[in-house]
Amino acid sequence: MQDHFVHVQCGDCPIRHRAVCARCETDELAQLEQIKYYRSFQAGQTIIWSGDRMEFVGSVVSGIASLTQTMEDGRRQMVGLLLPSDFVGRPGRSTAAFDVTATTDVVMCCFRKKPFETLIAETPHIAQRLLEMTLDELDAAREWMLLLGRKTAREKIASLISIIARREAALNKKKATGQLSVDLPLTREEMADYLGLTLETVSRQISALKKDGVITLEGNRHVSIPDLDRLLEEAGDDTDGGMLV
Amino acid sequence: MQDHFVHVQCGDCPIRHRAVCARCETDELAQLEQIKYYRSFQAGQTIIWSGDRMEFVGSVVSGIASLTQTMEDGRRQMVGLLLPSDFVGRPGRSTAAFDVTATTDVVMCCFRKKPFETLIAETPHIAQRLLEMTLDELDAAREWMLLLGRKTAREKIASLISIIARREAALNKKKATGQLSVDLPLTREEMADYLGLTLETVSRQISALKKDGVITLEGNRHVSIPDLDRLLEEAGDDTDGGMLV
DNA sequence: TCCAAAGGTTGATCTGCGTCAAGGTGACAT
DNA sequence: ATGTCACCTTGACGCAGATCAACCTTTGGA
Repeated sequence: MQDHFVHVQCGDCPIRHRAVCARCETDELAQLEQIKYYRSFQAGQTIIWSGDRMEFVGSVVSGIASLTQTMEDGRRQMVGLLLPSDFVGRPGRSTAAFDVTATTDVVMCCFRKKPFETLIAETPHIAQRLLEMTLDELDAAREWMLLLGRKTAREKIASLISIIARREAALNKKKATGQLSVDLPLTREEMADYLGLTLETVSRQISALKKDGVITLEGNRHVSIPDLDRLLEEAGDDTDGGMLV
Repeated sequence: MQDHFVHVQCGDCPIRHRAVCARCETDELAQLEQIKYYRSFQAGQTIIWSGDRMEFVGSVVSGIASLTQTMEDGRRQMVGLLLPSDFVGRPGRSTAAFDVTATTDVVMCCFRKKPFETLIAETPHIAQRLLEMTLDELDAAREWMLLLGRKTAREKIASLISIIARREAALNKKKATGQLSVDLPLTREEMADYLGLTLETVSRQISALKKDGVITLEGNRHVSIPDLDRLLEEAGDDTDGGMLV
């Protein structure tokens, strides 16, 4: 039953959307095509402000966006990291609950909300697929809560690197090609917002992991991982499978 | 469209399940009735272990259960608090990702997983309703992440009290009956696990809020709130609406 | 009636991370 | 070449909350 819902190519999108059903592909795709459009955002640009009216839902085609919350005094916490193929927005709610910001240049494939809602009401498979994706995100959020509530700064950094490595591997379908390495798509400050730390602590802990031979750095952003097991041990992860979003 | 999905009474359950559709009530309810059964758990008993095979999904009828994660060295983080009418389990996954524990005595109304999955595949409204509930939970998890990552101990305690007050109010449909008061359904240690603190810090901060007149205590567990706005200010909440789960 | 266990409070001390501050590096425009 | 800006690193210091420890209260069982 689950295999029924697979990724399908959406017209001229460079990616495969995840919310459509393979069997019913032609019909649904035709309808999706009619209501979709593209929007581009520059790095740093805000895609949606918390509290704003959301007139669309959509998925990230390229680039990286982040969901953040900010308190009045300026304290910020990232609560979601959106990579290509991730879905944004929620059917059945008219205003956004969080800020969505383009971390790098971003292209999104959008669907106007009304027609999309009609579509999911008429096409049960899409609702089911969305449910599945949302449950995955919820699990990831809960792993993240363990990280925020109980892990040390060093463990947080090691976790972040292994999360990004895992997601990148999943996206590129690479099998361990000898030396494992990752490009961090975030500034130190953004990592700090992700991890509930300050940017100084992030910088210090990355230096410490480097000094201890857990990682090596080329430039500020490119990380090589000589021993993945060692990194996972530093991350304090037992549940190896989680944290996919 | 949304109003279409309302709570309906499920046979002899004392509560209204939230995952069924009013219009189609008779059909779907008949099917739900056929596959449901009840289970009781004592306070402290584990309902499901993380990694275990889950043979059912269901909702809490009475009592309080919690979702927790534990690291090998014993550090624990609560990642979900299940009050009556909350849903447990996920269609499309065979093993549990987190420990589910009965915090008080708990009665659950369960559905065997296979028939339930068949049911949601055939009854689109249930999938849509589950999607809506899951999105609410995701929003709540993200509010919780802000709490864990950026709030001070004092703000965390104030937030917890206001969250419980709000949920209790929502459940009982009470309008501000003069003096607002709440029973904390958790021990100090459980609150600590919820908030990413130690039980000593929880105890100290509750004492501090009491000393400063933000709350008053009767016994260890019963809290009165003389001024809700004051409490919300202490909690650092701007987004007054969130944190419903 | 007394004991034990669970839950809670409070004090003293320690420490990981935040805060403040100074300086380094590379990209880019003028 | 030089200034500027964004980003990063490192050091010194302080503090919020963890840790360790003592003691209180309530409950229930022998």
